[in-house]
Amino acid sequence: MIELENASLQNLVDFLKKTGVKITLTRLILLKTFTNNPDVHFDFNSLLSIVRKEDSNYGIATLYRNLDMLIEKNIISVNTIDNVKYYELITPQKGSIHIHLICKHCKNVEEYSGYEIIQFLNLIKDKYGFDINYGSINVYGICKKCREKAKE
Amino acid sequence: MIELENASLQNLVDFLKKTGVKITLTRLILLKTFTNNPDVHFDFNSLLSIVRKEDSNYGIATLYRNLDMLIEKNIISVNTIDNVKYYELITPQKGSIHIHLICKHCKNVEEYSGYEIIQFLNLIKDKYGFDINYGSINVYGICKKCREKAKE
DNA sequence: CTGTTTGCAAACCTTTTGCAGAGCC
DNA sequence: GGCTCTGCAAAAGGTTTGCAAACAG
Repeated sequence: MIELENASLQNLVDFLKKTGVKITLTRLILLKTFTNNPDVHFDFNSLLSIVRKEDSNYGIATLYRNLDMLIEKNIISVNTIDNVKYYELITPQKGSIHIHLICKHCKNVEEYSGYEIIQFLNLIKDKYGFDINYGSINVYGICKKCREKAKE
Repeated sequence: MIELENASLQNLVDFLKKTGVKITLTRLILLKTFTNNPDVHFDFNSLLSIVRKEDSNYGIATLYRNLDMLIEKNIISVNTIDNVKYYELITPQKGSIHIHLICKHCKNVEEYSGYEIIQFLNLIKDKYGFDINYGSINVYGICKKCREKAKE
């Protein structure tokens, strides 16, 4: 699992410095975007427009490169839903693993994390000797609301 | 869950006909590729070279279009691992949900399905009232072999 | 016979790369 | 001061689209 106890901006900055990454303006802006929104998963264009509010010259290539770096460092994760990539902060609170319940009908994505997932993954770990670092669970189906609407 | 009891070629053909899809040569070749390899997940280029062994003019656009159609009909699923899309047959045996254990080190992908997953998902279903149709569970980490090698 | 499907090539969109200049430590 | 990081523009990939011909039912 991730080495960080706390995904606060300061911790992340310290962690990156320790591993030899230079803390530049573009990287600070990006880190701030994630730590201010620990439960949001952003697609690329949303991220771009957010970071450009703070630095209107923020380049596309730079954003891609910084995202890759954060993924490499296990600070954020990517998850592809319906052909769109979503980036989000990995936090110990979320156990670095959580479920996305994706409603095929209303396209809404609910996030859920809880001890059942940890339990379940420990089972997999024990059975397969697989040392889990990060996981993404995407479940496609129909959500409660849509099912109830369909009955009417 | 999927309406088909059995993902045999004949059943799939009948199912598609019923829903108004014309059974063409390119579609038969693609269906055969999946039903002959129910446990394989193919990337696009592997699929293309396989189907072109039977029809050397099989077009790229046609393959994309046919894959989209099969996804739409819930016959196959896509799963993105490390930026590559993998297509595979959905079978009731697999419970339409299984786990991919992806080793970051050797890049090997182990597939695993079992009652624990069904159990786990039923839990989610009950707790959230979410009607599950298809799910993909990707777990990134280090596999047993690589961990043992690292110790040496 | 009619509407759908196909292959081709061009268009598209997302992501990556090369490079000269700017910035961190 | 040295080496990394950045923005730009061009290139590269992967996927989609428009069209005329071929084909399924």
